[in-house]
Amino acid sequence: MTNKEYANFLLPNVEHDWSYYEEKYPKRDLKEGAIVSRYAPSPTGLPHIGNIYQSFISYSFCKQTNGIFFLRIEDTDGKRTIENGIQAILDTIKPFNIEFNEGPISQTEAKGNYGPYIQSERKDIYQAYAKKLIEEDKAYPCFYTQEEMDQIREYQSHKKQRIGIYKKYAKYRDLSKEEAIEKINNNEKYIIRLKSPGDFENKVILHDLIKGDIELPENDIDEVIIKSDGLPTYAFAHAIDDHLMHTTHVIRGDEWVSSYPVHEQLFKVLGFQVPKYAHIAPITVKEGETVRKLSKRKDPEATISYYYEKGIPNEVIKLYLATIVNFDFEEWYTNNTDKSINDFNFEFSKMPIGGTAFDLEKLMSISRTYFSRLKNTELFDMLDKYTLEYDKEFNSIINEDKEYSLNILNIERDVERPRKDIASLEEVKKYFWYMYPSLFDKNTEEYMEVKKCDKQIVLDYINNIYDEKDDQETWFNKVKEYACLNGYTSDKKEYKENPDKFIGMVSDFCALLRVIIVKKNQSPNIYYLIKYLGKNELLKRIELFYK
RNA sequence: GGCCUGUUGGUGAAGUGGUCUAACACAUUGCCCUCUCAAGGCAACAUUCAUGGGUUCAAAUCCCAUACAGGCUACCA
Repeated sequence: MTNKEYANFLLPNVEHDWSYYEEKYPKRDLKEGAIVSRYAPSPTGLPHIGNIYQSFISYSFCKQTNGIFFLRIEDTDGKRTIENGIQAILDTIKPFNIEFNEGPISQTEAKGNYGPYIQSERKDIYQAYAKKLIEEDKAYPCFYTQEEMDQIREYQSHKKQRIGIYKKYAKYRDLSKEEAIEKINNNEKYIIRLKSPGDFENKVILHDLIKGDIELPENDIDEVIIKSDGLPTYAFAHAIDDHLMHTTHVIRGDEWVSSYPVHEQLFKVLGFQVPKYAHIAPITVKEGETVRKLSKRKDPEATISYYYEKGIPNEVIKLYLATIVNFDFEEWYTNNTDKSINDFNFEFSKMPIGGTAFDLEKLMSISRTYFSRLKNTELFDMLDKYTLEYDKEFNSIINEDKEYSLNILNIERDVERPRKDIASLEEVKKYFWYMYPSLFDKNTEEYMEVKKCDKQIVLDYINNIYDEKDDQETWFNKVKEYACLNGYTSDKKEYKENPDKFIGMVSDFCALLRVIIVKKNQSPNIYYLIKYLGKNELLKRIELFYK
């Protein structure tokens, strides 16, 4: 029996020869320096911040070099795959404006000439290459049962040896074809293992784009390449897919660093060019003394829905992630307010080597800056969409008089240094509820402590002094003058010397007006509050306050 | 057990042998500005870079050891 016949016997019903695929997926016609990379998740659930981080990084590098960014679904572990997992990935990633040039576009459809992009649909391709290795005597069937494997592992760990199938443990490595055929005819189950040409004493160097050179022992373990279900293991699929899809840069989590020797060996054994590697350190969370990866289950702020519910835009999340990706992004962004994230040139060498702790406070600070830069119309549109989903009552209130709402949102916004108090759409109501009489009437909060004066003084101010046509300066001068005539002073020194002679400072009069209007001692400039609320509403609130 | 990686303030982090009594940002505190708050401006906050040795005229930066933390060590990705 020839090697070719043997390969056919071990992996029957494979339609094409490996060379067919080499022709089918020609080299990509791209400019020098263009990065071809991918986001390659397992469809095991909703992507979270860490997944967005990874895809954002890969996307950015491809985009800025006019390369190709594609999505590949790694579903060779059937047990973990969930229903509609692909759609969940697509639906989560897309709103971040992270776009794939190729890959699945729905649960069932895909675009691009290098597909299929779902590993479970590529079984034939992997087997074609596995047959190539068998023909070349670089792979072999292995007949260990699960129990035998467990015994070997137990023995090795007991003897403090490296765990795996190598040297004397590779019992089936040199089995003759005839013996193997006999076993198979006896119905013995088998998998395909690589006949590793490596030597553990030798070193291989991973030239990692982020972490620098890392020296690792060469792989000498006969790794499984085709599992008993006929599907490939991660390493084998990785080598074949990234070769056939012409990936130039493998950008992935750094938990893969130590399996690099296996991957490199596979590329070489298959006669493929080894791509460049960039291993990303994870986003972490500190839990007491220990550090762990950000987790969907343990950290609510890791899920994307957390931000949707609060009304924190995807753009803000991306801005925060960008500050992690390259430390100098933040400074660049504050100095280039007219530019967008995509204009920044990210570099691998500026990425963090160790893990980065997730900092929600920092993210919120970025969010405040983000909201402060929006135009009132933009904010309104976002708020409209947000409240339609999460606060229908507030949604109808802000839409009752859109012009009015726009005016309110514009208070101290359309200026050189806008206010920075809104960190999320959820907070808008908290900052502006008192500007809507219907919400004010319903509000049951207590008034905050404030120095009071006679009710009549306040009423007279509104009725006789206040003029809605005044600009801010005139308005304040009048307030000052009126207050001073009615028991207040603008002279700090004088007030300190004779505090009993006055009701308070002019600022106390303003504070009183503020509390009457908003119940709290914090709000934007009261000039605008009075102007938009109008005299009548104010008189109403004065009555309420002195009741 | 073996192999790999990391360890700079309350936090993220810059730093690759002298300009480091350590940039920048978030947080905190104080002052100024302001009707108040927010913003903004100014200032304070590590004499020290996990610990211990070594190399050097000189070390956060190079070397060694130790400790701690993380990753990998599957027919999981």
